[in-house]
Amino acid sequence: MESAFTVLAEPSRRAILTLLASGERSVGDLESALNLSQPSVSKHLRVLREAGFVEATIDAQRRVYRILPKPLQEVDAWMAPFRRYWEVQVDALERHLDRMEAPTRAKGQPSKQR
Amino acid sequence: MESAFTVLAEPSRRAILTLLASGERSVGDLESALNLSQPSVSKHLRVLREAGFVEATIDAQRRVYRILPKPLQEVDAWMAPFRRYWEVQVDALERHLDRMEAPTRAKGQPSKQR
DNA sequence: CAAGTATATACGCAATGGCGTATATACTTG
DNA sequence: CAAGTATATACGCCATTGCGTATATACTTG
Repeated sequence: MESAFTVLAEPSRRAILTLLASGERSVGDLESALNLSQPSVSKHLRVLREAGFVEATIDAQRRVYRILPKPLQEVDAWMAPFRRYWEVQVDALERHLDRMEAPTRAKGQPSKQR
Repeated sequence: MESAFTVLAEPSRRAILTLLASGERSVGDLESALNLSQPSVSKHLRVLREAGFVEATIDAQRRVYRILPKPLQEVDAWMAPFRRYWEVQVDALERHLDRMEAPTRAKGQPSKQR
């Protein structure tokens, strides 16, 4: 069984989900919106389907896909412990997290390495 | 450059982040908490560091790692368009998703893309 | 400066996974 | 039932990536 995160790691699959976020789409719709072959789209949809991210209903030869909330909701839940790092009043919290410093960080790019 | 999602796809890296969510840890701390060889831990930390998830400060031979918010925050932002699928009233909404535009928004930030 | 401690890097291996081409399945219409 | 349309699956290829072992680097202490 695949982790929701593994499924989301793939850019095309995120693109599919983003497209579906605004409404149902058939495989063909997705195929032309993304720049992928039809089999690739179907394969990604299979992965998404088996992981519970989407479901399809049959309309003649078409399969119309739509979002299902659960796995994304689980991802959202996983993130909960981290939200305190950016959800305001962090100033106060930050000092007590474990006595970190680094209050002034420029907003530029994060460090590259070392 | 690695997507934040790609970085999070790895279970050990998520475990590292979860450990760090409650406070700083040295490499050795992480090594014994997870069940991994020290080099593996270091390698994961390198990936996390280069993607901006964590930073380290030097304490003698130790490297003490801690969470940085930005990439997780970006993931959080990516999820915004999907929240309406589970944030209540979805019953009514769901039927009309195709042409809806989410008239009421919660406190989130505007969606990003990419 | 040698020995010890803590972390990082190099390397080779095996598994995973994405892609496209070719083909199968399923449904519709004449 | 043949032809057309829409989607799914099979297959082979190549790149990526995670792991452990071995080794290098860096700092500390006697």
